[in-house]
Formats: sequence, C-alpha cells, structure tokens
Amino acid sequence: MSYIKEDIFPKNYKHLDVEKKIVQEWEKENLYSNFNPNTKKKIFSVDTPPPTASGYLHIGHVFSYSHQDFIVRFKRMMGEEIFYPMGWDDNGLPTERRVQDYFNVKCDPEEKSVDNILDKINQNKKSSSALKVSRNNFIELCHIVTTEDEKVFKELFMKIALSVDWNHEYTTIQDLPRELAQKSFIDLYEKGFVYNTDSPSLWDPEFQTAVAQAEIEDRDMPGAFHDIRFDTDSGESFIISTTRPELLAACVGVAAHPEDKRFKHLIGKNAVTPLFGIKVPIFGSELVDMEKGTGILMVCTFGDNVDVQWWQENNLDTRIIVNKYGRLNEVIFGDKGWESKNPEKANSNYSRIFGKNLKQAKKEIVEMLSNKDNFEDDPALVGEPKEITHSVRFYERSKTPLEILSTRQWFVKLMDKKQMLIDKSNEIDWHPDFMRKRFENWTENLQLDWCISRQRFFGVPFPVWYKLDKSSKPDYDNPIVAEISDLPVDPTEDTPPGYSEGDRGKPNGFIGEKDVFDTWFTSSLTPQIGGKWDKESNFFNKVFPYDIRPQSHEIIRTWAFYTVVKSALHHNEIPWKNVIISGWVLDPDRKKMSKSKGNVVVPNDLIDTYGADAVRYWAANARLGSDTANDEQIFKVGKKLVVKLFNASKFVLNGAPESFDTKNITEPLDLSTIYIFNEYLDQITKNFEKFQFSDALNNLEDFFWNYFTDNYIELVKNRSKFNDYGQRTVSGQTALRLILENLLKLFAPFIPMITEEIWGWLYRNNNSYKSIHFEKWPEKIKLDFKDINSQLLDIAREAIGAVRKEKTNIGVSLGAEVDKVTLIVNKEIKNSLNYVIDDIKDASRAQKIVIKADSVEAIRASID
RNA sequence: GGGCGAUUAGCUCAGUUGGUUAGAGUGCAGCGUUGACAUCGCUGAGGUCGUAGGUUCGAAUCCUUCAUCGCCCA
Repeated sequence: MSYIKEDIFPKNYKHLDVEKKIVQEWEKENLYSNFNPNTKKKIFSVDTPPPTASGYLHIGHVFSYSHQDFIVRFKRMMGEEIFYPMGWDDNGLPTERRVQDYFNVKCDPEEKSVDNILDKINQNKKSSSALKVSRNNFIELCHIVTTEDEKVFKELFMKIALSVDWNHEYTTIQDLPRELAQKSFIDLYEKGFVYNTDSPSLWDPEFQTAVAQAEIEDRDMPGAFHDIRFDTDSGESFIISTTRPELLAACVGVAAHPEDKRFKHLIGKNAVTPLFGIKVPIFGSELVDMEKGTGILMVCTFGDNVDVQWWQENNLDTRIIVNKYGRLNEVIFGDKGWESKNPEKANSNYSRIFGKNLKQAKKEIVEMLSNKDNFEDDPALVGEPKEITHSVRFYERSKTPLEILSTRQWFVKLMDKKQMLIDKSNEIDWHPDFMRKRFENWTENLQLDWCISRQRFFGVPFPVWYKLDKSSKPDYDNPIVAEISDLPVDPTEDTPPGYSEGDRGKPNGFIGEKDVFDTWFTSSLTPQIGGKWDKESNFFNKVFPYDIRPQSHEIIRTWAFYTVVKSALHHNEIPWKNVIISGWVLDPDRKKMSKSKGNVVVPNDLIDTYGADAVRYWAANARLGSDTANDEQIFKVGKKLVVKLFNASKFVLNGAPESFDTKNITEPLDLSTIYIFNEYLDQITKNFEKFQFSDALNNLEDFFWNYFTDNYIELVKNRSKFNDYGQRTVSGQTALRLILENLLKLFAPFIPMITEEIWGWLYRNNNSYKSIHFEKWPEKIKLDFKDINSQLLDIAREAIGAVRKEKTNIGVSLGAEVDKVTLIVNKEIKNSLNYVIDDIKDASRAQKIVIKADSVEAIRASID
C-alpha cells in the first residue's frame, strides 16, 4: 500500500497565490464555459443581472453575485447542467455621459457616420467644442469605453470565483440584444400592445427625454406656498395658493372642493388671472384638499398629474409655456387660445419671463406679483410666501424636477394588465416570499402605461419609419415597421421597404424614428437574450422559463417587473420559476452605501487581505432578502475557517493510505460519526434546495467544528496516526478520509478555491481527475448502522470534554500524560461508553482508564 | 398617508409547528497549551427577548396597541 507523502503539503496557506493559480487553471480549462443544451441532464438556468458597465463594482455586487454562485455550484454538483450566462448593461445614459466627457463628443442623429471616427476625435482634440458624431459612431465609441469597463468587471467576477459560463457573455448593445429588442417591439406592435400618442407625459428637462414611472423618485424639497389674489369676472376676488407661481401664464382653470363653504359660491363662475388677464373657469373637484394652502388652487398646463386629470375631465384649454429645455417658450397674448383682457399688458409682462428657465421665471413672476405698480389696487401676491417641505418628482438621475409636457411618445399598454401581471407573479416563488409584496404594490399603483421612447442616442433605435404626406407631415398613426428579417435596423440610416434613401424627408417620402428604447426595454429581455430567442428556438425552449432570477430588491419595480411584462406579453409565460432576492450591504453604521455618501467599499482590498473564499464566506452568512453590515469581523472568521480546513486536511491526509475502502469502517465510534454526518448532510442538502444557503453553511460549520475537528479528530488521532491497532487503525483512517472528502464537497460551493486546492492534492495526478466542482454532491453514506448507537460520538465528546475540564482544574496541560482517568457516568451510558473507551483513553493520554457508575447527570472525570 | 420588514448578550445574528434553565459566533476577562492549527482548550461575566395589554396550564414565538429603525410606494 502506498501513502500520501508529506511533501505535497505546504506549511502555510497563502490564499493570494493559491486563488490566483486556481482561477487561472479554471480559465485555461474552460471549466465552466461548457453549457450543453443537448444534455440528457436536467438543465438549471440562471437569468443573471447585467451590471451597468460604466458604473463601478462595489462590495454589494460581490455579495449578491456570490449568492447566485452558491446556488449554481450546488446545483452543478447535484448533477444538473448549468446555464449561467453573464451580461453587461452598457446601453443608456451613464455610458452616454461618460463617452461625451471622455472623447469630447456630442451625438447628433443628423450626422452621417464616418469610418475613422477616432482620427476625427484626435483632430478635434484641441477644440473646445464637442465634435458632433452620428449615432452609429457614438455607439462605436460607447463600445470602446464599455469594453474596457467590462474587462475590469469580468476580472473581478473571476477573482471571486463566479462559475459563469463565459461562452455566453453578452452586452446589451450588441447586435443580438438590439435585434431582439426590436423584435420584441414588433411583436408587441403586432399584438396591439404598443401605441404612440401625443399626450402629457413625464419629461426631464435636464436630459431632455421622456421617462417612465419606474424611473421617478420623490424627493423632499423646500418650496413655498405663494398666495395670489384672483378676481372673478363678476368683480369678486379670492386667494389661491400655489407652489408654482411661474406657471401663472399657463393657468387654465381654478379648482375648489365642492363642499367648501368658503368657495362654493364661486364654482361655475370665471376667474381672471393676474398679470395676464386670462379668463379661466372655476370648477369643483373632490380631489382638492381643503386643508392645503388656502383651499383653492389654480390648474395649469401642466403642474402635476392632477392637473392633467382635471384638464381631461373638464375639457380645459391647453396653454403650453414650458419647452423641452425647461424654459419658457414664446406665446402671444391676444392670439387664439391666449385671449386676454389686456393683451398689451400681458405681453409686456410675459416678455420678462420669456426664454428664462423655470427657476428664474419664478423669481421674476413673484417680483411682478408683489409690485404694486402692476395693479390698480393692492399687489396680487398676498403676504410672504410660506415655506414648506414638499415632495417633488425627479428622474432618478437628474437634478432638475420633472415637468409634464405634451410630447409624442411610444407606450406599452399596461394599465389594463395589472391583474394578469399580479397573477403571473403569484406563479413565481419569491425568496424570501414577502418580496412578492413589492411587486404587487408596484403593479397595483401603476398610474401610467410604460413609456418606452427616449430622446437619447446610445440605445436601441425603434425599428420604425413614418410616411410623409404631400406637405411632409408624418403619419404617426400608420408607422412603417421593419421586417423581422432585416433586424437590427437603424431607421435614421436604413431605408424602409418600398422607399429609396432619396425619399427621406421629402414630401410623400418618409422619415425615420429618431428615438431609442428605454434601457429597460432591452434589459427586460435578458431571458430572451441569454436564450437566443427565436434564433435557436431549441436552445431557448430548453432554458426558458429560467430556474432562478437572482437580483436585489431595489430593482423589483424595474428589472423584475418589466421582465415579467415581456415574458407575459411575448410568451404568456413566467420568465423564471424562482426569484432570489439579495439584501443590501450597508456600511458599519447601517447606512446604505452610495457614492455620494462616500461610504462605498471597493472589494479588491478586502479580497486581497482575507481571500476571495473568506469574502464569499461573509456573503454566505447572510440570509436572502436581509441587509448585511459590512463587518470585517466576519471576513476574519471566514479566513479562520479556510485556514482550519487547510490544516485539518493536511493532518488527515498526511501519511494516510492513498486508497481506501468504505467497507473498512467498522469501529463503533467511526460508524457513529458517519451516522451523525449523514444527519447533517440531510439538513444541509434540504436547506440548499430551499436556496437557504446560510442555514446550510451554519449546519456544515456546526458539524465541522464541533464534531469533526474539535472532537472526532482528537479521539482517533492516536489510532489513525501514531499507533497501529490493525483493523481499528484502518477503520479510523478510512473514516477520517471519507468524512474529509465529503466535507470538502459540502464546503465547495461556499469556498471553492481552498476546496479545489485540497482536492488537487488528492487527485490532481489521477487520469480521471476533475475539479471538485464537478464531483457529485454527497449522498448519505451507506454502512451497517444497525448495532451502532448513533450517540456514541456525543458520549465520547462529553467524556473527552470532562477530561479536558478536569485537566484544566488540576492545572496540567491537555497534552500531559496521566496515570489514571476515572470517568463517573450514569448507568445508562456506561455500556455505550465501553465501545469508545479506548479512544477516550488515548485522547486523554492516560495509562489507564476506569468507568465508575453513579447517579450523575453529566459525565465527570477525575484524574490520579 | 398606504405597504413591507426589523427590534433577542457590547457587536453580528439563530431560535423550526407555543413547551424545562433563551443559543451561536465574535468581542471582553482569567487560566492552560502551542508537534494539524499566525492556533487550540477550559472557565467566567453579560439578556426585564423594544413597549403595554390579551389568548393559554405555559409566550421570544400567536393576537392587539404604541414606539424606534430601515426599505418600498404615494
């Protein structure tokens, strides 16, 4: 028989070297990049979140991506065929801004593409003004920048040992995602689920684009109620309150609560706006809050959502004064729709705010309202503005409040599908389950259809052109939609079927849609992109619906929601069977990490200090859905575990026989230990199957520390290492080896580097060697337990504990040899103890051991 | 204002369907070791289980109230 030699074990564990080496080996072997859709095995598919490429990766990414990898590695060892693609979301505003600054360019869809865009940029280097580039060139530049970012991301993901299939790496702006996004649009168009319309919608003046409800956030901002006196055309007057006096010229009505005694008599009459002299109707609405401000208010084009509602319900006039830049556009009082009691005065007043932004206009209006020269009697502004804090809606990336502008936009019809979407979410298992509520709440509270058009450049273009009539007016109601076989198309460069490029912009010709899709319109297709929807239908059907969708909770309303929408509308299916929600990583003060707070932790230093395995250990300790503080203490514990596993393995394997046969496990203590292991294994596997990896890890650690290293190894040390007791020795050696191998496999999903390293010591030179990560997940070890008291290990553990305690009491070292140990035990366990007494004697380093029966509760020891 | 979650030892968290004396890790203090272990072992201190009610033979656990914190949404 040959034995494992000492020289294969390094003295200490150097995680930096080992982890680097292992990642390189995996990459060289393409270990994980081998998904086979034609496998006979069960397929386990993962719809991974594509990180924003021009963002940055922080410890929170490491955290949640580790979570998915634990599950993936478990499933792989369970014998399933893993489909684990990875994408980068490079489409959208963050990249646009970065590229603009980086190259000093500005996208202009009117520009034609050129071949040598980088040369042109170099020539423009010294110029202070940004170079105008076509959309295609702009996309080209975005590729250049994001390719670099993606490389950094990929390196980090490999460093933390994600077992991603890099053969299925994609970016959301590549041809396939662009093509599928356009195909998605065409499919929805043909099904009648999308429409375009010119109606009030949310508009960000800073980025000059429409935005969707999902991208809005409310922020508490300081504001002020301005009380302004209005007259009626019958000579009465009343005082309205508004936080937006700058919209006075856009006033189209006045509203009060119908039950409000103060204003009831005014309803049905007309008011006249100060400064502009426009006659507007006064109407009643239950939506008016009588407690707020003066209880009566002005309705404008458009102050907020409710203004839009009143405008529709009461057939109010439309007076647009805000343009898409957030500035006041030109209007002429006296013209149709702008009839004023004093057009000359109105125009002169308006000239003071025309062209100004909303903030400047507000200041100007307030000044005019309080200037008594503008009024026959008192100024219209009553008293001082009353400062308040109110919530204001912003596009999440913007610093300028949203406006509601009437613009032509494309929408996906959702308002009529709320119940259907909630039903779909109920077919999905959410982990933890309460996160389902977020989805439901959001869906129930939807107020608008999904606005999918953006007036931006770095995105996927709409595959749509519009016919022009003889006066070059576009026919928006009958768009020309691209043929699916022609996708992807860029309507600003490509020509629609039946037209030639010369017809572009000409009477009776066509124009291309300039808008691009909302980023989420593409990102919501990650299941279709990963599965190559309709390109390889065989492939798609095998991975879809996906088994899991891992993500964090703040994008339930966007990514999860829209993905459910797409799958429901395209396939009438749920996109995935399980949603796995990771919590956030908070800073030690339990504050959310954010760039602006400056409390973001970058993962690389932590990984270098503690090792990727230790960082993963920390992530594995968090339950799904719960936020976790970034606590270095836990990284230390993880490192300790890794080192302990290293040392325990070294000890067990050093000098052990190369081969072993499970049949040789005959000693009662060894059998008992394996029996207990089996029970733990059962728990661990069950927890993993429920995606409760943190519970699985807890079980595993419990067995590893409290049974295996602290006690079992100590008990069998002598007979397996230092003395030859014949069959008892072989049994101990075999059990140690068997349990160790099983533990390595169980730890492998969590700490894949150290386990791979140790596995390599054992099997690297075998012909049939494969990574531990493709080994089979342990099954219960089948041995003959029928005459074995499974409690033997517990009893031995208690006995050795009693001896240790007594040695400490009498002040001798645990390793000290003693003459005689007496164990005082109760009668029930005396018999059992006899089975393991020799091991206890050895572990006690006693010459002689005696058992004394007594009516004690716990085992006690005395030493002579 | 509506919804969700949390509140247990100094810190981070377990506590399964209600059931003896509420646990772990970490940290702290003391002692002993350091021949698998930049370790390990033993011992100790430390908790009115957020508050106030209720159900029950029995509540950290179930119900109600309130408070605080966090998140989601208006």
